[in-house]
Amino acid sequence: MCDFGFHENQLKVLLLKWKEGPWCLPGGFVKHEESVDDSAVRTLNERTGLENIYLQQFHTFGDPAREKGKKIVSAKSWISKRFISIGYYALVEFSKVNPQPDILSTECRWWDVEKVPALIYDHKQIMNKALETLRLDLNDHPVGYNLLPQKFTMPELQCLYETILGESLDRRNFQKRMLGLEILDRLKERKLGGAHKAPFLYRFDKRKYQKALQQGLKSGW
Amino acid sequence: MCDFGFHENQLKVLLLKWKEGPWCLPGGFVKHEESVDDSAVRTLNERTGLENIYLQQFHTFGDPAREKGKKIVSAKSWISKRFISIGYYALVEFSKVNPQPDILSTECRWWDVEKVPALIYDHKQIMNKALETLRLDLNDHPVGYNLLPQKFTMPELQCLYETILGESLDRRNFQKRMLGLEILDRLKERKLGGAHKAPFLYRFDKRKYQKALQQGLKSGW
DNA sequence: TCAAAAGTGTTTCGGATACACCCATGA
DNA sequence: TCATGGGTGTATCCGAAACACTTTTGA
Repeated sequence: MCDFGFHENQLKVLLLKWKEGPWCLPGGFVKHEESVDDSAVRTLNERTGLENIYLQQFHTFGDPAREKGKKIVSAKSWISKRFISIGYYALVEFSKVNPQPDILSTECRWWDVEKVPALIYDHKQIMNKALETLRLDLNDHPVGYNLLPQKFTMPELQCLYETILGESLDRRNFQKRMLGLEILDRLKERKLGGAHKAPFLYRFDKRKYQKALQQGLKSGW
Repeated sequence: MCDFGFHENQLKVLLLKWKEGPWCLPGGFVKHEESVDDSAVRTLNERTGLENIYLQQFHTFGDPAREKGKKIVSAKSWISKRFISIGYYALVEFSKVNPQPDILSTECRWWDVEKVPALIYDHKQIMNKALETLRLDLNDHPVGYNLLPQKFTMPELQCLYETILGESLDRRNFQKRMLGLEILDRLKERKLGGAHKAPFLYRFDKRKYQKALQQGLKSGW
């Protein structure tokens, strides 16, 4: 599971630390009577307290060799068995998350995507695949509802896109495209406190946003 | 597993028939020391005799409820347990396939995608998801190497695309785009025996084709 | 000699990109 | 008053889509 958040103009990912061990992506086990999707929702909720989050399955990893070095526990332990990981990524509102370590781990916290430490097994590759999928999904799905606070400015939204894509975008063209999606409401307020001209605040039209999420966007973004 | 073939201008899918039961998508079990990808390759090979096939993982299905009606065997049988299916689709050359039923089934044959019968459990949805993924992959990956004979004409290639996409395309624009990909070699021969002007034969430049498969295509197709 | 299929080139249009000017604010 | 960031409008370009004419072939 790859939980992405956005804070201080940086894309963040939530990592767990094994007791005495390295960092890893959070995970969980699918219960016997539980659907895989439900399991993802449940473990995300246990870890962050959040509900109704955008969760996207992106790939299933099932090479036994990927767990090489798995000698942390004795060979007799159930945990030494072979696992298959079904990768999901989540987009969550950073400020609403209260990271909770699970039973197996001692620490749970956000890391800057650019600065994640060495991860266990193939978790780095899993994270990269999640990022890659997120970037592709950006082509035909709106992003932001789950990553930004309710009210936000156009430059903030642009920064989010630039951070995910890893490239800078033209300010004016970006605004045109975003408004063209017709999923944003411009509020009458402006964001005060900045050092310069006060930018407008926007918020997503939840209904239109959800519709766009499901149907996909006709033209990119 | 969803094996697609192309024959007589129709997209085909390979189905198995349970003993005394309904039709279903072919599948297999992942061995303990085997990677999930290898398992897909192995079962495809056992079923069709083919190697080096384009195989693409598209989604993992894990809702226990999807197997409702699973009362074909006694509740004590291992097969009555809960399964998770990792979906792969394959593109294979129709004429090279010699369909082999597996141990659990009595029949294995091609069906026209438009005319598949009722399938077991959620296999119809799985097939639809495979088709949907194939259509999307068409946007940035070349298709045809594994679905057409070595030598083929431009109208045949176009027909393949039209069949997968379910819409008709402009003959002239299609040719321009295809040649623009620079993965086709035009042969000096023409296809004879037709009732009209003899079309050129083409074949894929295997190296360039593979490169395009891995890197993706810059502009659509 | 005619209908049907195939080969090739030109025009047109729309969305994306590049770009310029004015406004508001705090230092 | 000026540097910085924000709001808006216009020109341009390129690739996709639309489209027309000629050639070949068997009937």
